[in-house]
Amino acid sequence: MDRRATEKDDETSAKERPTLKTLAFMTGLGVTTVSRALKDAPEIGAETRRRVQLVAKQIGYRPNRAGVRLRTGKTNVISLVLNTEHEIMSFVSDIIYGVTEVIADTPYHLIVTPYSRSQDPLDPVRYLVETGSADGVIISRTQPNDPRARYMLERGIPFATHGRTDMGLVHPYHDFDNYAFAGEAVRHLAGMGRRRLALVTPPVGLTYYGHTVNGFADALSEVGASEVPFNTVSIDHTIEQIRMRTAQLMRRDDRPDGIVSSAAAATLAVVAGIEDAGLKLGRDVDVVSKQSSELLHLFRRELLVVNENFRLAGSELARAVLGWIGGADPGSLQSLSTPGEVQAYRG
Amino acid sequence: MDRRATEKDDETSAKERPTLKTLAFMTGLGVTTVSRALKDAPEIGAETRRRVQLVAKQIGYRPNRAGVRLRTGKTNVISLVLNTEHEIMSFVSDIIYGVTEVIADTPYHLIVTPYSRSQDPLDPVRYLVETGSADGVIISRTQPNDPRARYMLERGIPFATHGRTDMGLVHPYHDFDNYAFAGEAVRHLAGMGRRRLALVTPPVGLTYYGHTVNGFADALSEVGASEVPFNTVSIDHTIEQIRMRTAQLMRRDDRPDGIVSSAAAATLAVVAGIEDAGLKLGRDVDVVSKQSSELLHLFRRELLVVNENFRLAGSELARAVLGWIGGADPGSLQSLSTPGEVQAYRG
DNA sequence: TTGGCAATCTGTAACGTTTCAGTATACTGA
DNA sequence: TCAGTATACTGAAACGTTACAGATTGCCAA
Repeated sequence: MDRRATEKDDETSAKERPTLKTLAFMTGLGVTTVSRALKDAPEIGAETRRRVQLVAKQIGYRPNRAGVRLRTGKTNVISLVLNTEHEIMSFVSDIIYGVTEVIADTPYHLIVTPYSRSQDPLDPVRYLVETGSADGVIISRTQPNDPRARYMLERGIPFATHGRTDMGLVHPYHDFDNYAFAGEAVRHLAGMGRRRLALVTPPVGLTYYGHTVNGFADALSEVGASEVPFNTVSIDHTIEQIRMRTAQLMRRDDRPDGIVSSAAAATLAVVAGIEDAGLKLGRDVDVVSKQSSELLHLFRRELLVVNENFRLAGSELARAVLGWIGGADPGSLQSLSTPGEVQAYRG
Repeated sequence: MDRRATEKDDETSAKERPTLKTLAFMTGLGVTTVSRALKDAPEIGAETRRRVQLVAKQIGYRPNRAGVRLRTGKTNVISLVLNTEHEIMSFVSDIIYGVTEVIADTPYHLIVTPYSRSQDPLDPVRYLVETGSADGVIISRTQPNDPRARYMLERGIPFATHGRTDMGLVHPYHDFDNYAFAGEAVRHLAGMGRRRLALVTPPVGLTYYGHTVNGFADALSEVGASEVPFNTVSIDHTIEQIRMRTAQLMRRDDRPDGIVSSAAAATLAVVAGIEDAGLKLGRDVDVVSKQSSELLHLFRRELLVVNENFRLAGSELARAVLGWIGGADPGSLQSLSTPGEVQAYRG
């Protein structure tokens, strides 16, 4: 039993959210005109346009997302697809903050779409595309031959990858130059006289695993140092596993005198393992590690660090997706972040 | 120039996403009947209902969110409102994972709504409510007299707070028992013979600041220990500030021999400060700290820790909001997480 | 036979937006 | 004068869903 009038509704009810109809009534124009005036369509008179926009601003008109979405299919949503088990901790918050920073003054919302180890990583992406839940997607844990990227490219939905692919397909990405990182790390250790180096790799299968391994290997031969294989762990392993295996490694006769680590959390475990083996950081072995927040130097001042800025990554990824949505050339929306120098502790 | 037929559209186009109309055509029923059959309305014959649901499942029908939202106002969205500057790192990812875990098998999406230091914390909440962008909201950094909670209560939108309020108003929350934590920490330190204790507090103004301070004070008088005031920092301060001020504190004659810290990141800085002052953890001073991931024992094995599970918090908060949305009594959707025992390093 | 009623099913309208296909008016050029 | 056209505006329809107000059928009691 709705007792409200049907036509004059917008006039009387000050409490309801204003719609185009409200604006039309207030300005004495048609709904269509108001709609077009708000988006600066050329066939609307300049004065009318100003008038409508003024009134709209005054009464705080905001387009109804559901209406727009139903009519046009535009969701004004960016989805960040995350693995809820593997993603490194601070990684996630920083990326999210980076993304929100960029979309803050756009009509876009950020939705977080999770998937777990048990699932096919393609599942969440398929869901998003099939249900048309987002205008753009950001994925991480990118693989050289990434089915998700291929799928989205086929379906024509804008996306950006954190990390590069290697399929001969062009799409926006942001990546940290892990080849350069590993190289710098090796050169730095070599410069300190370290000669037998081990690498704690990224997860096997991800693109930057290859970049890191190659950067490591190339620099090794460049400086004439040798590699101590340490293939039993990657940064995806648990703290306990990394710690234990590092301890094993460090108890061997042919133990490394330098270690390069691809993630801060792993580095904590590596150092624990080193100390479990009765060795001392900075004396028996040096460690260069990536980190995304300035914590490692508090942990052990002997650690050597290279910073990776995930907040920046988030911003770049958001910019890339928005750019693609906006019609820019996907090939122009690729960026690579160069690592800074290896930093020792400064008093 | 759309050349497709108007009526038989659903019959021919196998590529389009199925709608109620598609189902209606396939089953030979009316759109209304299909709609009701899918939601188990009682006035639909049992067999029809089964038939419709079968076909719907077969062709992978999924209701169009925009259609539902436009018609009913239901968004199927939960919004997590985050401060992009203050929130502790791993905190955020864990909460998000906890939330997504719970909403995974519901139609809900999670959107992240950020706000920054410069803004009124009420802004994002007001935006969500005014635009009807979410069915439920989760907020953190809860204050005793929290305008956001008051606002949402007035507007009748379901929400849950991470942390309690103290306004005499009833609403769902999840909280960690910081009163108990601080008390346990003090008792543990006292049990080790520590007598002069300092507290690194939560941010002043948040509800759990009070809980922590009270737990600390009550336990102090219970065990007959004394407090060394350390009001110049809270866990919201920067690593550098905390480190410097801890060093200052520890150089004084009346320095504490025990410290209770409310967050892991702050603890790193505290320990650095202690060592800057030339003192040794475990000998000159003991530190009990909360942590949300098992890192502190890698950092210094002398540290004493109490775990706070943010993933659990996320799950509980999500459950609470969904419960309220589902019509449950808000008063029944409150939970308090009891801290475990203070843990020393175990081999 | 008829009226009443329960059980099932259905068409229409509406949510707020944009697109399509106009209409009305005034101005232009010949 | 008149057609032609540019300018400024408008109503109706459609996106997919649900609520409302029926419609149809069969059955039972009187």
